Amino acid sequence: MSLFKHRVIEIVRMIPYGKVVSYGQVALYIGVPRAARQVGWVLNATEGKTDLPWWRVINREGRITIDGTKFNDKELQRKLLQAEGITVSKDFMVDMSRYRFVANKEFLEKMELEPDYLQMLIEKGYL
DNA sequence: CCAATGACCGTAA
DNA sequence: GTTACGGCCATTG
Repeated sequence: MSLFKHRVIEIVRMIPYGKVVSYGQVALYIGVPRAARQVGWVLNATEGKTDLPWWRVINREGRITIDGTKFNDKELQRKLLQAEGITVSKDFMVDMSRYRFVANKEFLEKMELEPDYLQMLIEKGYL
């Protein structure tokens, strides 16, 4: 397994119950700011594993964007989110201002990020 | 090695 | 609020 994949899984596993993050956010947290699509790729490859809370990752607008993969689909994702007490609208929207998880420095310790980079995250409101 | 793919994002108008 | 576009980069063929 690549380092990239390993880190994506590590971060996603740490998202708290009842909270969500965006694909881009995960990319930021693993230190590869523009790899949002690859984050989606990794999750796509999870293929129904339930030990990884893939359903807590949605897009920047707060929308569920998966489109009928083999094992997972929108309805399942909505169901899993609602089971955690998250409100999901009929058009698959989640209120990000209410449910978005924002990391702290301790959370990102394992990622070994540069101080400048951490400062950038703070300025952008992701830390 | 090169080209294509994609559960995305930031910016501009 | 909207749409459009270019960039992104791990992975696959």
